[in-house]
Parts: sequence; C-alpha cells; structure tokens
Amino acid sequence: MSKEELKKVSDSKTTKTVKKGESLFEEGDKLNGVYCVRNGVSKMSKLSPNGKDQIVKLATKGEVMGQRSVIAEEHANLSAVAVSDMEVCFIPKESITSTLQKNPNFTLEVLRHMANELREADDVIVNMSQKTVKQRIAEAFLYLKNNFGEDADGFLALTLSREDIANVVGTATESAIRIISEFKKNGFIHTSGKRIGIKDERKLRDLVEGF
Amino acid sequence: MSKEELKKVSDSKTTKTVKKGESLFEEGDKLNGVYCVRNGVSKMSKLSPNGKDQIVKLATKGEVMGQRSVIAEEHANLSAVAVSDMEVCFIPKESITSTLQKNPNFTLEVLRHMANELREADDVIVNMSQKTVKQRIAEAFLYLKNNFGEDADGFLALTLSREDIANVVGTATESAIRIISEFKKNGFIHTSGKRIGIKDERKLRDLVEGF
DNA sequence: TTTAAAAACTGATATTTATCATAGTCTTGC
DNA sequence: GCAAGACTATGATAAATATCAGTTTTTAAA
Repeated sequence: MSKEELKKVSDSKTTKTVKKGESLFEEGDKLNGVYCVRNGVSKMSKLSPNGKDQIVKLATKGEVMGQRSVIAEEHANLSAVAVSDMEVCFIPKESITSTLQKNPNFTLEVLRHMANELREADDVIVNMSQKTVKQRIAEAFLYLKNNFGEDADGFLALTLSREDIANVVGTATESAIRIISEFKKNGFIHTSGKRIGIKDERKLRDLVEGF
Repeated sequence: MSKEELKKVSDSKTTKTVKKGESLFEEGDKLNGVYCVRNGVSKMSKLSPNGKDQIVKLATKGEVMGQRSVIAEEHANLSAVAVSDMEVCFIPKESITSTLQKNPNFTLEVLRHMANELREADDVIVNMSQKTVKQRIAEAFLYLKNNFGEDADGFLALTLSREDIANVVGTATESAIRIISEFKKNGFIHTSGKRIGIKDERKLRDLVEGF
C-alpha cells in the first residue's frame, strides 16, 4: 500500500469500544464498512434453523471482520458479537472498494488472505464432519491455548462460556459440560469456575489424533 | 481481461480427458497450475485422520480447481477425483500469477469469486454441525437436482455411489443407505440400482427446514 | 456368458449425543 | 449483603449414529 493510500485509510478510520456481549453486526445486516480488531475477541456465528448458534470463527487482534460481505457486495452472512471487551476500528466500505480499484497489490494481498481463510474453512468442515465431539472439544482447547495463550495462573487467557464452547464445536451445552467434566476427571485439564487450564497437552493431542 | 491476455491464457491451455475414478491431483501435491472443468464432475475431498474421506465440494463445468492453492502458494489441501468422465483444461501457474500481477480487474474478479466460495464454506460448516444426517442427505439430493438436473427418466443426472453420498454429508455409508431406504419407503424418492430420483421435493424441503 | 469383485443392502448391537429435569453455584445490580 | 437470574453441573432417558457381520444385487472384466 502506498503512503497516501495508507493515510487515506487511516484518516477514514474511527475507533470504537465494544463491551463483552455487545454485537458489532448481525447476520443479514447491510454493512457499510469493515471492522478491524485492535483488542479483544469477537465470535462470528450463524443461527441455524433449529435455533442454535454455530460459531464459525473467533476474530482477534489484527483480524478484519465483514470484509467478505463488503467484497462480495452481500449482506452479512454471520453475526459478530464480542466475547470480551473490545476495541475495534471501522473502515468505511468506500475506502475499501476504492483501494481495491486503485491498488492491485492490496487486492492481491487480500486475495491471498482470503485463500487462507478458505483453506481454514475447508479444514473446519472436515473436522466437524469427521471428528467426535470429544475430539473437537480437545482441539478447541488446544486452539485457544495456541491463539490466545494462558494467563499467569495457567488458565486459558480467553474464557468462553460453556455455551460458547458448545457452539464452537457444534454440540449441546450439556454435552460439552459433560466432556469438560470428564477431561477434568482424566487430568487433561483443571478448572476454576468457568476458567479452564490445560494440564496435559499431550493427552489432548493424542485424543484429537484418535487414540 | 484484455484480448491479448485472454489469448495468452488460451494459448497456454491444454485440454485433457479424465476418466471416472481417476485423480487430477492429491492432497499435498504441489500444483503447477489450475484445472478448469469443461465437462463432467469432480469431487474435492480430504482424508480425515480416521481414514474417511470428506467431500468438501463438487466441481462442475465452468469451475476452477486448484486456484486456492496456487494463489496461496501452498500444496493442495484437497484431492480432486473425477466422479464422472471429464474434460478439463490445464492452465499453468505462471499464466495465472502473471495475469494476477498485470490485470487488476482479473484479480478483483477472482477475489469476488473466492469471497463467494468462503460464504458457501461457512454455510457448509453450519449445516454439518447443526443438522441431522437425515437433513443433510435430503439437502444433498436437492442440491444435486438444482445443480446437475435430472435425466429423461426423472433420475438425478449426477449419480454418486452410496459411499460418495455418505462422504458428502459426513456419515457412515451404512447410515446413508439406511436413510435412503427410509426416504424411498416414505415416498420422498425412488431408486433404480444406484440411481436416485426425487419424487416429493416439498417433503424433502420440509425435512431440511426441520419438520 | 460367466464369474469374480465391488457395491448395495439389512439386521443386531454398541456407542455417541441430545433432551429433559433438576439441583447447585456463581454473579451482579440494588 | 442479598436476592434474582444466569450459568454450571449431573442424572435419567431417549434418540441418533456407528460398527460389525453377513446377504443380495450390480457391475465389469475375462
């Protein structure tokens, strides 16, 4: 991106604070821009006909939300709700589309990025359809550790509600809770209230691989 | 795309015939180009750790396979195997990358296309994790009818093996067969050998919506 | 055409997961 | 500090799905 373009985008940016639980946009909304995450985490989910919310992706610092819809010129396909307090900046649609028109390198960059998102999505499809709930939950914990780290007490830095965990792996909340209890009993994890810490990463990894 | 570019791509194209069951490329292969489908259908699938193949996408006439990997400069994430006799043309990687460099409109076009693929993938994730096997099979039949049509005898024009159907919806082959038998008993479909015809689209649709 | 292999099918059973009911435990706002 | 509501937890049971074992049908090659 050239300097003047960077400046233009930067100028059109507005920063905004979003509290945990608040929504950035809803499935079906017409987005007039994209949100980039400066801090905190947002879940991107879609309501299924049976009334359950499937979390498709967790967006964190440095990630952009809504760009797919803006590029495809469609209404939002997913909802974005903060799972922790957030700071986001908003970039208006016009700013994006004009840069896409004028800066081929930027477009190529976005294209490469989207190619990666697509691979990730394909992998999620395979995981969802071929792994057991137990494996998916183990995988989710490893993912949370790798992507958000641990706090000083050895708990996962990002604490999700049991319901959110269930919605990430696509299962009933009670089933998720049961498996969490089982993991705890087996010594794979330890918990304190809703917080979860990984105790035996190796065992979790084995479980994911099918042992 | 300008005329000379179109010509260049056209010149570098080679047409190839692929028989049903033959593979175009395998997961992990380094692709030195993309394949566009002129005729026939290919399944794009990925092997899961438990040894089952998950079909992520069916590519048909006009669709391009391998572009994601070429753009991301990664090895193939999926395998492509013909499910019917095919005619494909091959476009070498260099031809793609150079056009991406030189023709911003082409890049933007590809980007928009990939944005759509990403939405489709997100929708598949939601379907896979929130719908029952019965619903997913019903949906698959409707999809096959919409995308490939029916033959003169009222059967789905694209005939997949029971195993492939199972691998599309992510279930065991026996489970898929059982549900197909049930649909037949209920009068939703009729079959002849491995061929399947839709008899009551409305009922299938209701089932997908959750009735 | 025959025949061997592959695919489709069915039954019995085990396993996984969802659902419903209920009880305990944290928050959080007043 | 405490009451109300939300979240977590657990048991009992039902429903969905997988697995294994075998039979029948279809396909395709010799």
